Formats: sequence, structure tokens, C-alpha cells
Amino acid sequence: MTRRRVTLADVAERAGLSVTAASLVLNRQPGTRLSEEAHQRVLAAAEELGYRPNIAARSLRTRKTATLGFISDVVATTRFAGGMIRGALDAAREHGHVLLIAETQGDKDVEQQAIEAMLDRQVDGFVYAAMFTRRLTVPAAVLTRPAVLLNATSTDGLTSVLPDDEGAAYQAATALLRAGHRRIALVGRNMAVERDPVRSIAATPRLRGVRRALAEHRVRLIGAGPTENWDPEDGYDVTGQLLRGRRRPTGIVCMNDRLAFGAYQAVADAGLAVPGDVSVVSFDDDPIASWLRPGLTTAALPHEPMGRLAVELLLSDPGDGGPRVVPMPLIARASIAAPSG
Amino acid sequence: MTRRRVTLADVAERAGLSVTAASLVLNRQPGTRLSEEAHQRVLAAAEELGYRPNIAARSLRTRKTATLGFISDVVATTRFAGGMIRGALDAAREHGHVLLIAETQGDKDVEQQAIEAMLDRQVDGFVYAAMFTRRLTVPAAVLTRPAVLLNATSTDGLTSVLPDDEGAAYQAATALLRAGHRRIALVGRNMAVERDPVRSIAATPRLRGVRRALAEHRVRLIGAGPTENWDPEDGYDVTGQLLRGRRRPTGIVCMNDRLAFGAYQAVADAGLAVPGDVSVVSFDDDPIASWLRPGLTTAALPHEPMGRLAVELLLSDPGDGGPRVVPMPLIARASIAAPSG
DNA sequence: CTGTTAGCGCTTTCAA
DNA sequence: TTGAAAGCGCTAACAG
Repeated sequence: MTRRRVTLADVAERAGLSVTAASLVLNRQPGTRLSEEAHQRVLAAAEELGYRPNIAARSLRTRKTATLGFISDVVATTRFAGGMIRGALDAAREHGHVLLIAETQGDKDVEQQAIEAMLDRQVDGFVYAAMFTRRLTVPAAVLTRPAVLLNATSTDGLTSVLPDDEGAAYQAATALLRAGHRRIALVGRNMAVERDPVRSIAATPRLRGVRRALAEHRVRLIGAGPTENWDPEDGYDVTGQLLRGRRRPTGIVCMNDRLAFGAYQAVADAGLAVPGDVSVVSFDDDPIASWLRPGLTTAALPHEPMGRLAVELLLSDPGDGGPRVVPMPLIARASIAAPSG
Repeated sequence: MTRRRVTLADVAERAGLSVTAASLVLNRQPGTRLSEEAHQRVLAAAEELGYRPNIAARSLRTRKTATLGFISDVVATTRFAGGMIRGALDAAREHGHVLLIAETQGDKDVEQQAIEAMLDRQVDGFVYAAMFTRRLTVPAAVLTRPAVLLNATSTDGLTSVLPDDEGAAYQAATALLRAGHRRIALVGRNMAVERDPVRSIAATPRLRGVRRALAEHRVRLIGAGPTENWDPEDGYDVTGQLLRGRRRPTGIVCMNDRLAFGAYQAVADAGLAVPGDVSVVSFDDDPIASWLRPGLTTAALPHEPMGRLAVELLLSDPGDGGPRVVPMPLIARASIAAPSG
């Protein structure tokens, strides 16, 4: 039932011209050598027949497939992952490209297989993405083609796209300071992570940004216990300790929204309120940030712009190598107020 | 710098055989006509040269690309969306296929463009997915190739993959009944939605399943006000009303986890506790379900198995047309207890 | 058991 | 201004 696809030859025949002519017209060659009439005839024929080029056949000659490979470790587990994909997808579409997507789940064999499958299909380039900002080593097969790192850095000299964690942290802490807070604590410290070059990429600049803001106001951070992870229960535990401590903070910076979610619960359990007794600011703009009551003020991970930038770099000049930093907008909700004391 | 890819001709030359022979061996033809020695030589040559077939070239002859198109309305916005993609990706990989993914955002032009771009690349088939279960009309261009609907139904007679909402609702309500509850309310009613053939696909079977379970125990549902949407604030509002009503429920079934999130807040604001005073059960298994305290018992949307099944059907015999229902496991956490009264 | 040849649909010299 | 012909890498008739 599926009728044979119409080919360039069909168009040419209908236009009463050669395949060459048809090809020339349809590809809008610069030095428009064909007569105006030939143009019209080909265009009309293509239109009437509903002609669409066979990209596979074309790529055999041109070695361009207008297809990019997007390789990431995890898409399903983390919820904003989709944002990077969406941004990449949008940019690709705007440039007439299409995305082959693979998820490796951190499995090197799966990854290798995925890369080869894409190479077999002659992708023009790769976006190699990590769902959690980190440093990584790019598989050699990826370096076979132009490539851009997304939400990660490496030592391969590849261009990489990263969120501006430090700037975001500076803004977040400054928001607290501007509201008048001086007793500020930070939830989510973990020296082991901060010293680990692989995992520190988000933690360290966030810490640095907070410190820089506080330093400008000559405020010292209230010490908080370390957290093993950045999950709600970690936030709950550490915030509980802080609230029971001798110098109770009026403002808390959480390293991410999941911690903040736990912090909210700890504040409530202590018989206190956000933001009346404790102001909270955080990172990521996880969907729950808007569901919490009061809404959580948080610096949004710009996943969509990041994904977009990655493919735009890939399609223009991916070679230069420096990291490109994308700003994280502070989404102001209702979790910050002036300190009550 | 990128060395020319090694071709079949290279392998053949190195093996001292014809291209045909090499092709035959590498494609493991059934009637292994080549000599054992020829086999070895070709295999060795391919191995040494790191030969990889050019799928584009192959597909020109075979009209098979081992590439599938995955079209969905939204991937980034909804958090579990990724699950369907992951399942589809896994199944595709296991079958040596690769996925071209596009997101249409509900825009028909974007959609048409995406479908054509995929058709231009000769995809072998389509998975057409909706991120919220619903009825839809499949674009004609999709019907050009084998296709399977994912999380949606249509009138095109396409095979579709759906979650077993009714079974899940039956289980959820039964869990409450078994715990001893008799005063049970349902949060998330909306007649307008239930009567709308487009949007009712999840709501109606959930309602039916709950009713069937209650009927078996001769229990009548406590009336609850309708909700405009299924968002946290809707759950908060309606649950608040129920708790202030004359016949306070001891068990609540929420139509989804976002509603349940709001319900938890309403219970807390009423000075009551989950599950001591009110048991809650819900649908979806949104990540927050596990973050809530106490953990929310909820029927999980089986996105991953659904995505997987869709491509498996597509790769085997997509033609048959009936809807295929995937069970929704009830994830038991801590939000159900015996009624206190 | 193995090689020759044609051709998938397209682009691109080169010649007319 | 136009067309013929070669060839991208591969598979599949058809010979031998």
C-alpha cells in the first residue's frame, strides 16, 4: 500500500528536464545557471509530486546527514534532564537538523554501542551530555567527529556548556543579605565532594559564590554539619540541627531544591515558619519549588538554554575549547522575608 | 584529520576476496556458501581494519535503516515522560535499532516538519507518544509507515499502548478497604473532563476502578467537590473541604500525586496526620511520592515498560490494532493505616 | 564456492 | 543554459 516515494528522477521527468537540472534547482545553487522557466517547471513538478529528498542517498555523496548524536548518561531519572534535550531538539530543528538520542545509564558497553550505531549512521557531530554537572572523560569514538560537552567538562579540550553556578550562588546569597539577613547558614556542605574533581563542579562554585557575597557584607557563614547527599532527608536532618543550635540562622541557603524541601519540613516540625522565622533560598528550580508553600525562591538551572547552546556551538564552530557559561536566573517566589528578630 | 572510514571494499581487498564475498560473510547469510577459510579471512580483515558498515549506503538498497522515529508532544515538562523514552531507547538498542526523537509541543507545523525530517531519513516506523494519556488524531504522514501509539488512542486502528488505570484504581481503593476504611473520598473529580472523550482516558477508568472496588464492599463514595485541574492547590482545597465536612473521610483516593501533595498539606493544616487520621493513596508515582513524609502509597505509571512495549510491538507485528494495557504496580509506602475511629 | 554487474537516489564534475 | 556520466558504499541477481 505504501506507494513508492517520489524521487528526483520523477520530478525531472515531469518537468521535462534532466535529473541534474532538477537537483540544481532544488538545491538553490548560488550561480543560478538554469533559466527562469526551468526553475518554475522543476519547482512546480516537485510541489505537485510532493517530492522530498532522500537524505540517506544524498549523504552518500555529500557526507552530511544533518543528523546529530545526543549521548547522555541518564534521561529518565532526573527530571530536568528533559530540558537539555528540549533545548537541543529546538535548536536542531531550527537548523534543519535532527537528533539521534541515546542513553547510556553509565554503562560503558552500552555507550560504546550507542556511539557506534550513530557513527554507522554518519552523524555529523555529537553532543555529549551529563545530567549532573561533572568532569568526565569522553570516549575516543566521540572525538572522531565534532563534539560539544553539555553540563560537563573534560580534559580533551572540547568546548563545554556549563551553568553559572557561582553567579547563581552569589545572587542567591545576596538576596538574603539584601533582605537584611546576617545569620546565614548553608545546607549541603560536603568536603569530600568539594575536593573531588569529578563531583565538585556544581558544589564548589556554589560555595564560592555564597562566600563571595557574604564577604562583601562582612558576614560569616554559620557552620552546618555535612550532608551525605543532597536529598530531602539530608536537608531535613541538617536544618533540624541548625534550628536547635545555639546560633539559630534566620536565612538558609540550600545547595539544591531537594534539600530545601527537607528544610521546609524541618522548619515546620520545629514549630517555625518560612519565611516568617526562616528564609530559604536554593538552586535548580525543580518543579516542587513552585508547589511548596510558600513558593521557594531558587536559582534555575538553565537546562533548555544549555541544550540549545550546545547544538548551536556544534553547528557553528565547536572547536575553540573554552567552557561556555549560561546564567542561572533567580526565580523569586515567597520564601524570603526580612528577619523577624 | 578524521581518517576516511574503512569500507567494505577495503575489507575485501585485505581479505583478497571480492566485495560480494565480504558482504555475504559479514551479513551471515543463511546458506553459508563461502568456504570456512574465506569466512575467517573476511572476519579477520574486518576486525583488523575496524570495519563498520555504512547504514545509509546499505539502506539505499535494503530500504531498512534500523532507525525508528519517536514523536511526542512534550518531553521536558512532565517529569516521568523520560521513562517512556528510556523504555523505548532500551528496547530499540536491544534490537539493534536507534531512535530519532522529536518533540512537537503540540504545534502542528513543528510536528509536520519533524515527521517529514524523519521520513526523509527513511525511518522504518514511528512511535507516536502523548505524555498525558489521551485520545488523539494521528497525522496522515505517520501512517505512511508502521506506527504504534504510546499512551494514547486514536480511531486509526493503530495498535496502542496504555496504562491499566482501571486495574490500578481497583487496587488502590482495595488497599484502603482492606485496611478497614469505610469512609472513603475521592479527590480529583471533574465531570467535564470525565465526559470529554479526549481527556477522559485516565480519569474515567480510574473512577471506574475505584467504584468497582467500593461496590464489592458495599461502600459508598463520600462526595467531594470537583477540581479544575490535578495540581497541588486543587488537592489542598478539596481535601480541606472534605476535612471540614460533616462526614469526614478516613481514607482518600487522589487522582494523582500532585493532588496528594496538596492533600498532605491540607491534612497537616487541619491539625491531623497521615496516616493516623487520614490514609491517602494515589496514582503516578511521581518522584515526590517518595519524598513526602510519610511516603505516599501510589499506583506507578509504568512509563518505562510502556515505552519498551511500544517499540517491541513496532518491531514485531504492529498491525493488529487493539489497545495493549500495561499493569500499574501499587507502590506501598506509609500513607495507609487502619482507621483510628 | 566466488566474482561481475547493476543499481538504490542523489550530487557533481565535465562536456556539449 | 543544459545533460551525460561517474560514483558515494552497499546488496543482490546472475553467471561462472
